[in-house]
Amino acid sequence: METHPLYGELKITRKKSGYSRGKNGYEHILFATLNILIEEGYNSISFRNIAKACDMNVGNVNYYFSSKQELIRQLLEAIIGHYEDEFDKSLDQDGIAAEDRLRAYITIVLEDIKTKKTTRLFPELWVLANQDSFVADRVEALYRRARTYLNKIILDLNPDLPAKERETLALFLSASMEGMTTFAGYNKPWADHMELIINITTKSFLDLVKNITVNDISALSNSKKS
Amino acid sequence: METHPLYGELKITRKKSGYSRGKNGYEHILFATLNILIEEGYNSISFRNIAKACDMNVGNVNYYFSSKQELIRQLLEAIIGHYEDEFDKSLDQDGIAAEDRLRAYITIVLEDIKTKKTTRLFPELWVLANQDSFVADRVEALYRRARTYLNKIILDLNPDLPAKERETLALFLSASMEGMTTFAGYNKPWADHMELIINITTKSFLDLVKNITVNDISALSNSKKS
DNA sequence: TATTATTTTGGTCAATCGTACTATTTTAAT
DNA sequence: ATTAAAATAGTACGATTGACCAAAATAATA
Repeated sequence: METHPLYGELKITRKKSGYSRGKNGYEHILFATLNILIEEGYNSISFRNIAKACDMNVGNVNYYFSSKQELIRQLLEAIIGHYEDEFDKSLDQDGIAAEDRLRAYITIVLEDIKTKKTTRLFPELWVLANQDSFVADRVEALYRRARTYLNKIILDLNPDLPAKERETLALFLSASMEGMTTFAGYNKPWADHMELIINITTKSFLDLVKNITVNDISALSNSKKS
Repeated sequence: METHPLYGELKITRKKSGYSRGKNGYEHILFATLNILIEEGYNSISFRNIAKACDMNVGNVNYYFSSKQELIRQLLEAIIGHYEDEFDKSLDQDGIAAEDRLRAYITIVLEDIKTKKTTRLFPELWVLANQDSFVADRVEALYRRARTYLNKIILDLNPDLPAKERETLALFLSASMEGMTTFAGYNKPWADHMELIINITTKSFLDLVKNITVNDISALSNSKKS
């Protein structure tokens, strides 16, 4: 299973123990399903498709996952869990200046968006979240964790900003970067301009976070301009 | 057909003429399909689903649209065409200061993102674009048109910014707003904070567009900070 | 009214789907 | 070597899908 092209891209937490052969089969199915999801989209996922990709029988796939919903949920858990782990691993840099942490954050997220996996996967997650509250909750938890880092950075760079405004600003920064996915992601029209986009994002976010005040954005200020 | 809940949300350009009855059937199918797409997602679209929603026979749906691909493409054309028309209608304000045009642009886009239609539709479009180049091209054309307005505004507010940087900045602004869809769209966790998000966006974009220079973001400046 | 074009119906078809079930083979422990 | 558990293969069922087709119903026209 270490030979699978997508090996290392899932956080697999198998509950029941079994033979090593079974462990391989279980993981092989998850990797194959992930691959189909990336290459052909959610609609193309079927037990028979998966079985063919695993050189396995349909009944065997059903032996590991008693229902399609079960398979999809375990796959999404493995996908999102891996993103969370990678995120924590990339961003636990203590003792680094807040400004540099923000620079690193931007680069890590936007470089990741350029990968085929992230470009293809996240729009699928957004669609699934619109129809399945289980997915919606899990995706929301992922983004909430991602924002905790932004909130700390903003707190360091702009201590006077109240909590509500800080958290909404973190949401704005995170959502803003996510928006690049469909424009500058893998094989997208602006993929070649990602370096410039990263520079614009960095310049924009640094100025914004450091200088923004409550008066700039509070609800009262919807009539006057600075 | 004027009684359909989604009446006015599609730009329908029927090619063949026929009896008025046929025109109604044709449009009814498109509106019903749009409704299914919004409420249940692309996966739930089927000839039989549509027929039931139209109180029509399955074969009749197939009579109007000889294939599902044909139906989907005409629907997407009607959807995107309508967005383009609405966009042009909302933003042809001549004689208004560039800064106010940017404010209006932000408000219009982000308020539209709050609607159920846009919140549900665009993630579906992004996914479809990943698998169907016809959809990818059509969606890209829509966004390209949207950026023409941003490019004019940037040109007014920051005449010294070269074309490449200006166009990439327009892309950044547009993508940034699109990113709010899955966070602050209809029924999303941050929907109630959209007013604050609009204020943050306005503050951020105005400062950025007015003050950014080539030196801030050009490829050379990846080692030094201001 | 008779004729023609258009719309609608109802049914059929092969393909695919998720799932359940049994039988067989493989594996690990005794 | 025996045995029980685990894994695999194979098959079959009911449901749904896109699509096709002939007949019937409707509308416009001469």
